[in-house]
Amino acid sequence: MSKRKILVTSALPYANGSIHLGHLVEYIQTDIWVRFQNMQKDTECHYVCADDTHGTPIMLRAEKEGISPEQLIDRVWHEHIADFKGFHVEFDNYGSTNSAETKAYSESIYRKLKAANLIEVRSIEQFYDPVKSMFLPDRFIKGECPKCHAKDQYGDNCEVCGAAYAPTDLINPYSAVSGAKPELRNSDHYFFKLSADTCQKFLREWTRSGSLQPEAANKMQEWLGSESENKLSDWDISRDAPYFGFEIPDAPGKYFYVWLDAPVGYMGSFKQLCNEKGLDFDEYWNAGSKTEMYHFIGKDILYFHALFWPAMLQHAGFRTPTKLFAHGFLTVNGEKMSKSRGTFITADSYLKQGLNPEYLRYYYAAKLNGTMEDLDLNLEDFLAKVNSDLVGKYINIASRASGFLLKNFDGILKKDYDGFGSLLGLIHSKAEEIHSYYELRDFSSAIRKIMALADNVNAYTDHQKPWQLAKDPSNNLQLQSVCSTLINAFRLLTIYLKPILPKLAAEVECFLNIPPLTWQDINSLLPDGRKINSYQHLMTRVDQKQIDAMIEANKQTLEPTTNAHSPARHAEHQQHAIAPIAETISIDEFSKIDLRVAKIVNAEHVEGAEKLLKLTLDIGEEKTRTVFAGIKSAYDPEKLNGRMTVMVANLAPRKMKFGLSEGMVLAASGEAPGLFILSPDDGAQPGMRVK
RNA sequence: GGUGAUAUAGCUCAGGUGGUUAGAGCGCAGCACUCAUAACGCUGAGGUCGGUGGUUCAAAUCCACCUAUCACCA
Repeated sequence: MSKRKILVTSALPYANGSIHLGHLVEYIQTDIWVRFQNMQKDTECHYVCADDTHGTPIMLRAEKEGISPEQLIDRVWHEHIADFKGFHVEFDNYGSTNSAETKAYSESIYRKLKAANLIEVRSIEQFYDPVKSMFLPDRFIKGECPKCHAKDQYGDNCEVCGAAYAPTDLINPYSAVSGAKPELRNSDHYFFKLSADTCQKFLREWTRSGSLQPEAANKMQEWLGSESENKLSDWDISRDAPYFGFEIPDAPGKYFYVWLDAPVGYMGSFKQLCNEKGLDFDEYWNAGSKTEMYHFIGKDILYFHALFWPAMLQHAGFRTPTKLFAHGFLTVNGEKMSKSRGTFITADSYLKQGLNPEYLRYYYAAKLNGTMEDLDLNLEDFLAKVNSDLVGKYINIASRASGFLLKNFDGILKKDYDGFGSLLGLIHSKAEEIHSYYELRDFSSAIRKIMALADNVNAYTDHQKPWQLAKDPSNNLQLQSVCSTLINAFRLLTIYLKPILPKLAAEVECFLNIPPLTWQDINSLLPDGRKINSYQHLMTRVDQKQIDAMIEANKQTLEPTTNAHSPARHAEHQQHAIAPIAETISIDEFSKIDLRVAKIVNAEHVEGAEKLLKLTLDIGEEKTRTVFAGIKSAYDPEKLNGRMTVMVANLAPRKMKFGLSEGMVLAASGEAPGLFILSPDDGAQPGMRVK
């Protein structure tokens, strides 16, 4: 029998911020799966990860802190390692993309792609910050949305109307780094020719080979388009100096885009593990490898992992991933994580509160099902589930049984009369089913099953009434047998829960005086005469106060919210200062804008529009005005009826898909989600001028 | 704007190929127990299965449209 050999990765966290509970969904999910695999005989599963360290945001952040990028990523690396350790996420190797190994594989892949004629140099025109002397990534350019004219929108899409566009479409663009007006400059960029037939053909096949979850495969289909319409375009893999990253071979001043070397970090990190443990790198990475390789990722980075990455590997002569396991995002109390609400919870703050990391592992496991659905951390539910399931049902079993055993029998177990009889046989009989839930990453089904078994054990206890048996010494044999059955049941359940609760399982092993439990141990029971150690309560309940304190500690009302969702991956997505104040204007220029108090006489949904509400405004004219406002996300039309607000009355009418918009309603918005229309103080009348 | 996913009891979720009074856990109410960090057991109340229309003898389950939430559009 040959061993099943598996290489598993989690996505690389960006070395620009702290690990938070959103990140942990993925690391905990992966860690559980890896621990499960390693409990199997004949399975060898390696788990590697690394910090993703390159790109403009890291460079700028280090500069801001007055340190070198290397110093920054070294510090963050240590923080990340500590956070993961705190949650019992156990990598076999945790590296950095800024390593000799990653550099070597990046270069070698690049050279092979070049040799295969898949690299092309093209001149592109791009915004350049003349003050900082650097080209600006899209997210570092802001300006007015060309579509809805909202101010201070990013260079890739508008957060107000949702339009997507190129940074060059922005009106009055400015650099988010220096505030300077960017200029267009030409520069040579290196492209990976994803549009080449060979890539397209390969990806079309790979998509259908079962490497993706069905939802993800659908998404791929969308990206690829039909056979006739090749939707793939070439991928820009270079960035100009100054850039923190690896210089492209034979291309001075050109660097690999961070997303080129990020996944290569999986190889780099694994190579380090090979060096340390004497594993054969090629056995895992050569084309045609018999080993399995899985990438756990968030659905936000499916694009990179399902298109670029396999295409790169394939054409550089490496194996492609066996499967991608994409998961959804984390919400807290049903909403996006929010700094102002205190639900942007860092790993560190959770641990500092003294909350047991295994609570969170258990809760996530209870919710994870192997699909791309989002997962909600409902704090009330968290408290209830942990307290009733873990402490009330599972831990309670050991607690109920051990007292009698220790007091009456010196902790000595009596072998259960009928071995795998009704109760233990029932628990044992679910092994295969639970095994397959774990394998399919349907941890929630596994837990449902395990907790149903714990219910059976507690009901059994209630039936046997050991506390009554204990009253009459003539029942001693039965009492000892019942309690021994309970301890055995507890041991079996612990095997099932071990991938999720590794530390607790270790304590149980200590309590029961046994070597580390493996999956196979489900087929055996504790031998007659085994002595258990004195019982100390294995897990305490969560206190609401701890949760409240954690939320309080995470409330940051002043700091702008970064990307609200979990991963905030590399994509140069973060780090924008508050938008600089716009250019000075004269009073004359200002008075060109005719602002009027308007009464919303009617507000309604617009059929087919995702972001617009249709407002009917009274500004004292004979006829009311119709204005389409992109505020649907923030306002229920019914609540707007009769409300006073402020509109731009002399804005040129604009024809929209749903009709003519005769003006614009003013609304405030910032980095944080939310949109707020203005209201005049009481007494203002429709038509009054605002100046 | 396009595409995809989701919408089932107060909360978190199950509900292959449509078929008797729609399920679980938690929470809640009542009863009971007292071994267990008030945990455990029994009983019960709670749902027009997001909305509207359609297909069908029959729909939470299929179709269309709508609404809401989330994501992706490099």
